[in-house]
Amino acid sequence: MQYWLLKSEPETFGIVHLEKAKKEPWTGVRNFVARNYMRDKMRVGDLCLFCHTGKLKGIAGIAKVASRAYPDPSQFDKKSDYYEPRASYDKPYWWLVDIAFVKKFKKPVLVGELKSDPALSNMILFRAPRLSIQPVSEKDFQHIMKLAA
DNA sequence: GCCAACGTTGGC
DNA sequence: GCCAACGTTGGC
Repeated sequence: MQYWLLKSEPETFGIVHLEKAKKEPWTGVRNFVARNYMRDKMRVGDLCLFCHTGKLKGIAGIAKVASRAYPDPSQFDKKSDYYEPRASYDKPYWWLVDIAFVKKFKKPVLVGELKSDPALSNMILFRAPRLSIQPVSEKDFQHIMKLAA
């Protein structure tokens, strides 16, 4: 079992959207590192910190991986912003997993809080703030769960 | 709001 | 295959 952090713009698709949808294909990821994590490393049941971006950047809740990786359908859609001319059905270029809602924190744990916490100094988020999918250690995950409680 | 850093694309 | 150019993100 592995832990992850997923970033998402709350205006576009925040924790409340996921709560309503219950399950959502994590479409539109166009970064190779993030793609490889989904395609090669994510397993059903892995837990994810759901991180809102923007001004109130913070962990808004918990989600879980709900499928193994499959080709992101938007890469085949010519009308989509995510269309990928290099992709074919035989050789997909971009992959995704389904993400399911687990819980919404009463109050988000702001990234500023995480940054000032010495226990979390090793988080990848601080070294790679732009990476939209990244692994989180079990220790850091549990620590953040406590901060949210 | 500016700008540095990063990831990706495309020209050679 | 390298690297310059570009677009985007996020820190300050």
